[in-house]
Amino acid sequence: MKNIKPKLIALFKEGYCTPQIARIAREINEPSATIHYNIKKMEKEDAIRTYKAVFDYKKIGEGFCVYILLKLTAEAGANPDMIANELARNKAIESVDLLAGEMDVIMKVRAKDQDEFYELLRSLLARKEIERSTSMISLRQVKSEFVLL
Amino acid sequence: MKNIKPKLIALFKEGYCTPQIARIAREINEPSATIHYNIKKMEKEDAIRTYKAVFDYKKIGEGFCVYILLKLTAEAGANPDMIANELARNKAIESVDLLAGEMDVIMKVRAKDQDEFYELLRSLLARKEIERSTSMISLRQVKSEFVLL
DNA sequence: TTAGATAACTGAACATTAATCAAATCTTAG
DNA sequence: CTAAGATTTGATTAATGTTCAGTTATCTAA
Repeated sequence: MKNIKPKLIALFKEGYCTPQIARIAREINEPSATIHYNIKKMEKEDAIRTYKAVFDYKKIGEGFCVYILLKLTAEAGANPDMIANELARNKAIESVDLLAGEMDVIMKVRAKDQDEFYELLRSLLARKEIERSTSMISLRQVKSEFVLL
Repeated sequence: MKNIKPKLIALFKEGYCTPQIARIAREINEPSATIHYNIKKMEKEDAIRTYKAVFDYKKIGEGFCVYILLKLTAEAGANPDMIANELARNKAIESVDLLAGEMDVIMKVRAKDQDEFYELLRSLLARKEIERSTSMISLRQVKSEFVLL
């Protein structure tokens, strides 16, 4: 047994998919060469970043989902981009945004369960630039990445 | 001019993409029939929900991104699923989660600009089940849908 | 308004890829 | 050990994406 599944999950999280030109052409009743032309144009303009899979995260062992708000120290808060970029590299983090208002950063993280989340949180909050944080645990994911679950 | 672009955006937000089996096979050095078998298995198990595009949302006129927290009334809070499902139907809403703790719902919405967001917010908050809300405006989207921006 | 230039569209030929299938191999439970 | 089921794989077939040249539409400047 080759255990292909985790490799597929890793690849599909960020890409390795492609548009179904023929199906779209049928759906909106246009020639497939026209669809092809328009898609390539959007790709060239960088309006499309990638094509990827959306998972049932429970079924791939990432069912525990939490939103974390961060308040940075005064110094770090003046230049939050660097910290945000470093956080964003973490594979468990689905999204990172810099915020206006009371808190500086919001991120959405996925883990297997509470225990795995706790370890993740500990490692994330180990940075000295973080003054405090609040976690909001998702009890039910109704929609994610524009897809109803 | 046929204005295909908005149709493509609508289709790509939720699907109309497919895995690149041959490319994955090359990447991880396995026969493409094996990759095909494993992907179909994951699809059958419903571990994969869909294949979709990720956009540079600024470039498709959805650059204004906000997280909204909702506190429901006591009655509605006892059964928040129905309200969450209704909210999730809105095309401008990227994600909806039910929360543990102080607030009941968090959602991520995308609009063209502040004006469009204001109209959206007004329509969303018109529901009598919502006791109060807080909006957190994203100043910079560092990562979204597992994709670095 | 018009001519020229550029962008968008499209059918047809071609290249690549996905899907299928049958045989071989591996895994598991009794 | 053995039988049943799951996984892997090469080879064939079906379907799809890509290219290109010719057409049509749109835009720009005189």
